[in-house]
Order: sequence, then structure tokens, then C-alpha cells
Amino acid sequence: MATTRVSTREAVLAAVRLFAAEGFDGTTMDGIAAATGVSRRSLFRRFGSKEDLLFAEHDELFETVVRYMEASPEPPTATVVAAARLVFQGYVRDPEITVPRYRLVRAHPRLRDREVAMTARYQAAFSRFLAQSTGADRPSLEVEVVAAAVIAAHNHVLRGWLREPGDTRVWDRFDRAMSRVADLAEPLLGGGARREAGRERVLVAVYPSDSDPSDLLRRVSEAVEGDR
Amino acid sequence: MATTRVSTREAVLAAVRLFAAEGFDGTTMDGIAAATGVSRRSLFRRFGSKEDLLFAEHDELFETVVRYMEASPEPPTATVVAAARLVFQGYVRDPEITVPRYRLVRAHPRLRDREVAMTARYQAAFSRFLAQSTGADRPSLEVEVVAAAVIAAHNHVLRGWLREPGDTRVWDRFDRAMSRVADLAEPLLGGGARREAGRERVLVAVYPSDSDPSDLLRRVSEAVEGDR
DNA sequence: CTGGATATGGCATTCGGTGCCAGGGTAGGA
DNA sequence: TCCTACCCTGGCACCGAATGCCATATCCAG
Repeated sequence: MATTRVSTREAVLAAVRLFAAEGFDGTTMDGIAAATGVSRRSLFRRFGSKEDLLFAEHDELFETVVRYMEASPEPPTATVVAAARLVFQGYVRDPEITVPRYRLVRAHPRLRDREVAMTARYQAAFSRFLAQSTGADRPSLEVEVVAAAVIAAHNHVLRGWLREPGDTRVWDRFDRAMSRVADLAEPLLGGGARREAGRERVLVAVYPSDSDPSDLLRRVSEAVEGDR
Repeated sequence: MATTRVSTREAVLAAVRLFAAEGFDGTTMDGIAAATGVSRRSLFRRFGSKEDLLFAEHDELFETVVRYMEASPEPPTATVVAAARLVFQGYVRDPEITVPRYRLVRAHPRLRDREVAMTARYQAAFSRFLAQSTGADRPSLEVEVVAAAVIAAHNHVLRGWLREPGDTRVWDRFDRAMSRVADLAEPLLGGGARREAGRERVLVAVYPSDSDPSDLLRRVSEAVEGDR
């Protein structure tokens, strides 16, 4: 009919608005069909279900992220962190959808479950990618823990932003959280490979919390240089 | 009618058998009502939905686990690990339900999402518990990462068992995985507690012997400055 | 025994979701 | 240009999950 087919984003946006106005259960697919100009039947065909419609935008992002990982030349951990960054960006760049959706998700357990399922898909994709990039057929314990940690850190920062979308330091928070997790992942994944080569070293420092950081660094520096 | 009301477990078991025989979508609530002797209307009242019925047993376990954590005298990390052990036991001790359910879950994305939602509830409960036991109002990044890691380890071992329920060394695997994660959690949480107490701090770094010393120092610097 | 609270079952209705078929628009080949 | 095969859309009918309403049964306290 209309030569321009309604885009996914337009449909999601219309649905989000209706949900916000009438409530999720109070909105029928007939209503969404009327609002978008797409027939009820076609809505189901394209988006599967009422819940899926709310997350359709996100599903497309998922595909993108998976393809990104497969094409990335970076080392595995860095690739996964970058992938998480893509996901995060997917939220931050489109607050018009993600913020009201977050309100819906908080209010409706069923929608919460649906969003949790999304992050679980990412976690599974991360696990699979890390596993395959180490040549394993199945994700190891370490790989799954790292994937879970990356997702947890992502969600932690994301929830903070969703509560206060105006926060300008989101990306700073995100990077800090990720480098924190990456440091955690390093000994788990990279360490595994190096352990076989028997080359890793361990540094342990115990110091009072009111130490002068620069003094501490000097001491660490001496320790590292000293026994090489 | 019957003086003995049908137990949750009986209902779940009957439902699982029907699902296995007729498929999940091929089984109607009328069919389950007939098989259990409970009216269709009462099934919905007690279990909420067809999906929830499949996991009703598990929902009860969740309540138990939460109460257990609140009453546990052990330190936080040990309590969470013990809680995960309770969950694991919930699966292992009842293969008659959990194993066929796993087959259903693998085949039906919707059911998979529902199970993922269960583990997410546990993860959230663990996070909340760890946060409150450190006196925080909101779970910190570290707390959420630890909770995610515990859940990931639990699920990793669990999936292995679900694939081969006959495996007798499950508990050994479970304990190994958990101690692995607990070692990871120690510096993250224990360090946090000591930090608040204003006592000494511990820095642990694992690095390849051919690292660039200045790069190493930069990372140490970030770690020291980053969380003060 | 009685009155009230609670659990159960039947009934009717809404609405999400699906299979089926018809119409229209498009690309590709003769 | 015309025909055809194909795909996308919309309308229709139907199934079944889920809920509200009301009548009835069960149980417990008084």
C-alpha cells in the first residue's frame, strides 16, 4: 500500500508510547495496529509477539553485535568488552525508547524476564565467542565467568544511567567498570594460556590504606625491576 | 472433593509427563486439569500460568534459599556459596522433574527465557544479600560481579550434570568451581570490607614476565587511584 | 450448630497468537 | 509488453491461555 514500509524503530516507538499511556496490558495489538497503520496480522508476522515488539530494536542490535565479534581483529577479551560497549551504546543513543521501556520493565515482571533473557543471549554469545577463540568446543568455567562478569558490569552501569539518563559521565563509568572486569578476566583467560608456558609472575602488596600512592608505586616499581 | 489437596510436586510431575508426551504447546491446561484432578480454574489460581506451573517447585525453593541466607551465621561469601549449593541440590535431588524439564527448556525458547529469569532472580537475591551485609543501600559493581560469577559457575556445573545426570562426581565438580569463584571474590569483596574499616589494603597482580614495566605501573596506578 | 472466611469449580469473555487464503505489487524471463 | 512466479500484506476464522464473576463447598472459630 504505502510505498514506505513502517520501520522497526517507528513501530517500537509507537508501541512504547501506547504502553506508557494505556499500560502494557491495557494496550491491545489492535490498538498498536491502528497507531502504526500496519495490520494486526503483519505486526505478529514481523515481531512475533507483543513483548518481542517492545524489544525488536534490541534484537536487531544483537545480530549486529554478534557479527561484529566475528569480524573483530582484536584479542578476545578486548573484543567482548568492545561488544559490550556496542550494546551499551544501543541504549544510550536512543533514550526515547530505552528509558520509558525501562519504566515498563520495572513495573511488569513478565517484561523484566524478557529483558533478562536479552542479556542472557548476549552472555551466551560472549561465552561462545570466547570459547571458540580459544579453540574449545564448549565454554569453560573461566570463559563463562568472564562473560557473566562483563554482562554484570555492563548492566550495573546501565541501570545507573537508566535511573538518571542525564548523567554525562556514563562513558567514564562504563570504561572504569570494564577495565576493572578486564583486569579480572586477564588472569582467568590469558593467565590460562600463559600458565601453560609457565611464564606468569605474581605480585602481592599489602599496604595501609592511607599510603601515598606515588610512594607505593615507587616501591612496586623497585620490586618489579629488581628481580627481572 | 478429595480431602488431600494435590501437592505442588504432584502437579508439576504430572505436567512434565504430559509435556514430554504431547509437547509443551500440544498440552492444554484442560489436559493437565484432567490429569491432576484439579480444575483448570484452580490450576491458574495456584500457579499463575502454564509456564509457571513447570517451575512451581523451583519457586518454592527460591523462597527457602532467601530465608536461608538471611538466617545464615556464615560470612557473606560463604553464605552465598552455600545458597548456590542449596539451589544445585534442588536440581540434583529431583531428576525426575529437572531432567525432562531441561529437555523442554532446550527445545522451547520461551521456556528457556523463563528458566533464565529464575537464575536472574537468584543473582539479584545474591546481590542484594551481599550489598546489605556490607551495609550498602545498593549493590556495588563488585558485589554484582561476584553474584554473577557464582551464578555462572553454578550454571556451568549444572548444565554438565543435566547433560549426564548419572555423573557421580557432580559435587566434586561443584565444589571445585565454587572454590575457584570464591578465590576470585575474596580480593573483590574482602578488600572492600577492609577498605571501609580503614585497615591495610591488598593488591594482587598477575602479569607475564615480559610485561612492559611502565604499562604494569600504569595499571597498578589505575587500580590504586580508581577505587579510593 | 452457625456464621464467616477461604478455597474450589463452572461460566463467559477478552485477547494474544496462528493457520489459511485472497489480493496486489514486483522482479525476471520470454 | 505480457506473463508468471514470488513475496509481502491484510482479512478471516479459530484455538487456547488467562481473568473476572458468581455459586458452591470446605473448614474453622464461636
